[in-house]
Amino acid sequence: MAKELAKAYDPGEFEDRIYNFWETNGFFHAKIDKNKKPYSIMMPPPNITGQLHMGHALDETLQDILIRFKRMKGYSALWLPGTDHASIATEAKIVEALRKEGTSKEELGREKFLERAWDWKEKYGNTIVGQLKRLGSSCDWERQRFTLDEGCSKAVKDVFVRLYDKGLIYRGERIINWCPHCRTSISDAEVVFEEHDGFFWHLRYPLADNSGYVLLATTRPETLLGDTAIAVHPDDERYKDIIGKNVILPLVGREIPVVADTYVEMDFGTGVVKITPAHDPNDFEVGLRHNLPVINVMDESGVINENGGKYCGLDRYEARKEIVKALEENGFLVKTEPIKHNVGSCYRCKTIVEPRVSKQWFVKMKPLAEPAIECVKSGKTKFVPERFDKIFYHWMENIKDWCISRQLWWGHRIPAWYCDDCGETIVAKETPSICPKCGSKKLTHDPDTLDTWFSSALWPFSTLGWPEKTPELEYFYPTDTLVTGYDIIFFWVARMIFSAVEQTDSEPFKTVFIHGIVRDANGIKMSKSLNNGIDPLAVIKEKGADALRFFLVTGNSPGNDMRYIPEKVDASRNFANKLWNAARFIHINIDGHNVKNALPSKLETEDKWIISTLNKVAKEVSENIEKFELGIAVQKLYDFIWDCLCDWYIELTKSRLQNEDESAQNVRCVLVWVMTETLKLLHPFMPFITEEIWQSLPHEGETIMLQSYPEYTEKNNFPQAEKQMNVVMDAIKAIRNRRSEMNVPPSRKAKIYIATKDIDTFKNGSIFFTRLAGASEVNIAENYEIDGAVTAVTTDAKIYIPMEELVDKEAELKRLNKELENAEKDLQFNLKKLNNSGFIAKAPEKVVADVKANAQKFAEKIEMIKAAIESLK
RNA sequence: GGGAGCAUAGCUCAGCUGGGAGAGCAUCUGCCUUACAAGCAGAGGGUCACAGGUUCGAGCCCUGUUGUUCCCACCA
Repeated sequence: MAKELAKAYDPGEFEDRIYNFWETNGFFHAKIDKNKKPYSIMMPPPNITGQLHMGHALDETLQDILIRFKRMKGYSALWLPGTDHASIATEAKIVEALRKEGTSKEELGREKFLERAWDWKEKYGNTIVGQLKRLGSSCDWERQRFTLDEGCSKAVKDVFVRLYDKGLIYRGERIINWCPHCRTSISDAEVVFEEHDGFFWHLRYPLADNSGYVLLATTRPETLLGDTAIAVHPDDERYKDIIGKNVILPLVGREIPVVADTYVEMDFGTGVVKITPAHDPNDFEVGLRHNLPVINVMDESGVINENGGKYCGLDRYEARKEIVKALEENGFLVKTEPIKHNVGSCYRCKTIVEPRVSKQWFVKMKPLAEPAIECVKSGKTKFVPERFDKIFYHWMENIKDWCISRQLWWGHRIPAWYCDDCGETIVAKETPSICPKCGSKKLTHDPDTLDTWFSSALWPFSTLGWPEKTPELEYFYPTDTLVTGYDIIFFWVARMIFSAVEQTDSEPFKTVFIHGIVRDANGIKMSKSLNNGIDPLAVIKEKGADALRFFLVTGNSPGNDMRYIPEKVDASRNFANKLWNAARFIHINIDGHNVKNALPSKLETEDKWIISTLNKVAKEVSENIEKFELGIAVQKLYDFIWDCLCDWYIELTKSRLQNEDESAQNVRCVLVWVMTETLKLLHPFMPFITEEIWQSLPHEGETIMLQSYPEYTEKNNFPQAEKQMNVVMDAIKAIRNRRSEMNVPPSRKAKIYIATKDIDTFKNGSIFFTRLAGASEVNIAENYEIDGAVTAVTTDAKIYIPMEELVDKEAELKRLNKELENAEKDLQFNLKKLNNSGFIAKAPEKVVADVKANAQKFAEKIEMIKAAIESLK
């Protein structure tokens, strides 16, 4: 039944094989099972344009750990995967490909373009899926979804129509962020602001009545082509008498009014602002208040249009140069001042965004924001770590309407039609055939598509069949945990929350588990342009997926960034290797011995110790995972496996394994059992190696991933054995320490004499001193009087190692006195507390008892050291 | 302008509800002790940024300061 375990740890040899084994057996599939509790995670859908990067690797690893854990805990655990059509990103790639072929999307036409896009999606859209598998992601591929598939599209239309009918979606001529490169509108969230070097051009606008001129400054002189007013503060004494007058727009010659508006800050610059309603969001508002005309002076590529007069046809920055030149030549330019200012650019292509008035579709946000805020305030949805709820609230409370229409073809087409005859707008799930108002059959479908995030906002429920009341929706929704980076809270998390609350009257998920980003070794964000990215697949190939996964959770805490440090991945790989070799040790000792994977009835102290320790670890690891403290959980497993199991327990078993008796057979069983339980505990973190080893050991069942996760049980709790082993291990450490200090090679064995009150404990463990502390003979009694011996003192024993030739009496005395000093300090520290009446009165009982016990221990230790000093003299 | 994070060993970071500070790597010493040299045994190394406060007790809680990173806003 058990498979053989290879000699050397070579993850490349088995990781793919194991993944195929899991997948072909359907172990990832989550069934609707009324006898089980559901647990669900919706995978943040990676873009179909995407390649797996370290950020994904982290995100997927965290999800896989949670889902594997819950699955083993007995939940019907659904991890639903999928991909996002990523409208802008994908369209840009295809447009670029067409450009290289010497054609364009306009030339191709909409229909052909979409065919092309779907072909592209079929060809490349699943690249990332294959990459996710390399990581070990245990998602339910049978339920894989795509934001543009039939079901999601249906949900999108449904939501659009619902919101429109409720008056929460409207179409209007508004100022929006326009990307001249992508040639589409983008939402506020898609604009990133960065500080740029720029100029402040101080200009003079002559008053129309020839009574002088007004000074103002601008960073964007080309927009003056669209100026329709200048504004001053109503209380500004300096400009009281020009309010209502007209000024002549330089170069253009148009007469525009001076308006008064409190938006203007008197203290800033000259206190006068030029107003360009078509190309500045604030100016747009001012324009509305004063009924100013809106003159759009740029086309969709950022080129000055016919409203720009002789500048028509110039790119906005060429126009800027020309206009500055002309202003200077005509005496309008007073001075040019270099400044740093923030400029917004498109988050996809980095092109500087042009605010522009155009007709777009919007979601009215205020009515949606309030219930979403309540959803988090009431605790229905919790952020981990908690501090992210503040960020969420702040964004939600200050949110503006969401521009959702995009002048793109790849995406969900807006379900709106316009009557060519009467202009009526028809919003419907199905294509209408006639205008309900005038009966005309000439209807034009809105050419625009929806923001990608409009469909991903519905992901938690659209993937389960909503708006149909499917059994899946009934069973798995609301989902349990959303795992994502803090960089995507606004784009996605917030929108999922308000969409779910509005559409399903429920929170989309109970917990949002937030992680940070993976930076390079120098703490710099990984990016294509810096070429400092680390390819997770290359790491997997070289060091194994388990090592990468383990690295990604080790020393990481929720919400915090981390760095990719190659040496740390090596450390994780070494850990896997350590585990592998421990398994090999077990094999060497059990193969051919017909060992059962069950604890024997007779357990030695060291057996009880490892079982009891493991029992505690199981309890704590579960608790840590439940609290999303994965870094802590993994650290405990690491320490248990390396220190307790490998460095101590396996060493402790070696003497017993030399014999062919019942004790040897018993210890074989304990080894197998402990290893198996350990593998289960580690499985969510390192799925491949744990499966490979588990398969090689005596086991029942098909796969480790469907075994139940170890739980704390009182019958495996052996506090007495733990205490006894700790006493013995302390003594062994003390002896090793003394030998090392005196440069005694391990080959040089020596008799030891242990003076202790706890004779039984030491008798029980005496064999370990032979193997682990270089003892040739172990003597135990309450007291010894030995001259010329090296001594090691613990809180429980005084150990003599007669090695007269090595003893430098002087040095030994010095060392003992030093140790005495330390022990006295320790005693004082504890006594000080005990003498503090506040401490006795207010500290918890257990703490007081511990301090008392410590004081006692140190007092005894002092006595033993003193005796050692005496005997040396 | 508003908000948040971080500051702990040489480096990178943990430290869960407050009970005398930990890991990995690096450094030093000794070991091929037949699972593992990707290893074993040992050692050195920290006024937990600074200043106050709360508490019997503070790396942890509160206030302030400094440094640093990020997010939001976008005064033309």
